Amino acid sequence: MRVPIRKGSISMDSSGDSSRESTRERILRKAAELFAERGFHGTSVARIGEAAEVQRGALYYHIGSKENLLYDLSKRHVEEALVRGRAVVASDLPPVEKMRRLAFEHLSAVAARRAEVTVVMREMHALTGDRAERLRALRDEHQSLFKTVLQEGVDLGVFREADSVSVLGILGALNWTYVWFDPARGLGVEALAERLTDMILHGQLTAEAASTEIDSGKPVERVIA
Amino acid sequence: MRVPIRKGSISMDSSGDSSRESTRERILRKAAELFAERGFHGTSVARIGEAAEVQRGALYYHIGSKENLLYDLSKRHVEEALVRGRAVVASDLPPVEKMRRLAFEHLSAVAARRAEVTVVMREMHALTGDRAERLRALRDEHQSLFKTVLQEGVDLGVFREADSVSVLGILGALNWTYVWFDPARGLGVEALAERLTDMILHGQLTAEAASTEIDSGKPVERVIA
DNA sequence: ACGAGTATTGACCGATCGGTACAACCCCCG
DNA sequence: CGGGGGTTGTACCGATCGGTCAATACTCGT
Repeated sequence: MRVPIRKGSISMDSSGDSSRESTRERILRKAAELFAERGFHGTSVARIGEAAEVQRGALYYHIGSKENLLYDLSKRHVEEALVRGRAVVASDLPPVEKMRRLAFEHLSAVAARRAEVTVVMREMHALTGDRAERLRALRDEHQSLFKTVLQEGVDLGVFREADSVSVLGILGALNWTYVWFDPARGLGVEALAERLTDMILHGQLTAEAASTEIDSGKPVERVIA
Repeated sequence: MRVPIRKGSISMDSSGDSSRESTRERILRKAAELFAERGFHGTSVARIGEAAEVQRGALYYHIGSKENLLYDLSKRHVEEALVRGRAVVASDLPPVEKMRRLAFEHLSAVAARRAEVTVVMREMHALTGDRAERLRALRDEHQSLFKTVLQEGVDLGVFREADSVSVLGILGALNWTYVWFDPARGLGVEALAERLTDMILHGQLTAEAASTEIDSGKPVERVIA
């Protein structure tokens, strides 16, 4: 298979004077929208070309293959999230604040790049072989950031646990926002990040209910009801 | 379009002496597995027939159309979850306990019917028209159960909030388990339901950290670090 | 002006897609 | 025994699928 030279790389979309996005950029963007809307297998390359206003031949010149398009698309997005997340973890903020920032970054991505987020969450499993492995590795690395922050908190005595259940529970609450979060109505990115972080940190119990239950198994109900 | 008589309905899989599953049952089961594995659009009806050991003609006699197969499959699963959830909410248990049971039902479904859960979470958007609307309505009704329980807790002074952010945050943590929960290794259904409920109720902060932060904005870090 | 990449075109490929038509089957009730 | 409903196999349909190719246009620095 001949692979044409593609300039895939993260964060080089603004090369000085770029006022017009490149053809490749446009293809990635439109493909993300279509994949998010109709799924990877539910979207034909013909339709992608149509949306990006490129003929099929030219399309393949840029993307190599349909699966490669999905891969490039997803990889770029996850890598950016990873870079931003790493910066948060590397900062000298206290763990609680790091968690807040991680949530904020997450919500920002959902708000600004809804299509890409949806594709990564929902269509990643359509990748095969090396591409699937590589993307999974990136995702795992991103998830491990949460574990790191959690562990920092445990070491400082602020957080209760840093096992994978905690990590995945938190990630679930955050990831799921791609399904329902609408930044245009209801809470904005900052406010929602604040609320979700608050939920994650404090849980659902009121102060009184929590103080009666904490460190005592589970007799909450007996006290209240 | 002629619609053959299909006996779709919930919870009638054990009709007294049923030791062998019906052809339709087998098709639904195999289709769920394939849809979960390769996605709705990524699975051909030919392959479904192959897996269910039924030729295409016979297959279409039972399912009507491919999309209808996805619909029947999903509907049945969501309806069962709804019935079980309603029973929990209708019980006279206290809110905290209801929440625990809802989580347990959820995890049980993920453990016992992984394929169906995955399909509902990931492929529901492949439905169109009436079928999409009807399934969405069922799902919304199921989600509203959580809101009900949360509100009961707020009324009793046990829970802090019952808005949609709380509901969707909790649902996110629970729903996301379909991605990572493996009942065969690590925690079992009961233990995981316990842990997740605990997370949802208490959050991540330790008792000390929480008591210094609750009702005081967000100066936690200043106290600890 | 020219030649070397870079980018694009449109026709074409075999394979597979979801769906249909219909004859033949099986099996139970009369 | 016979017939009829529920069920199945086979052959077939037009449309679309992802992907390829050689020829052509564009756009530079020299």
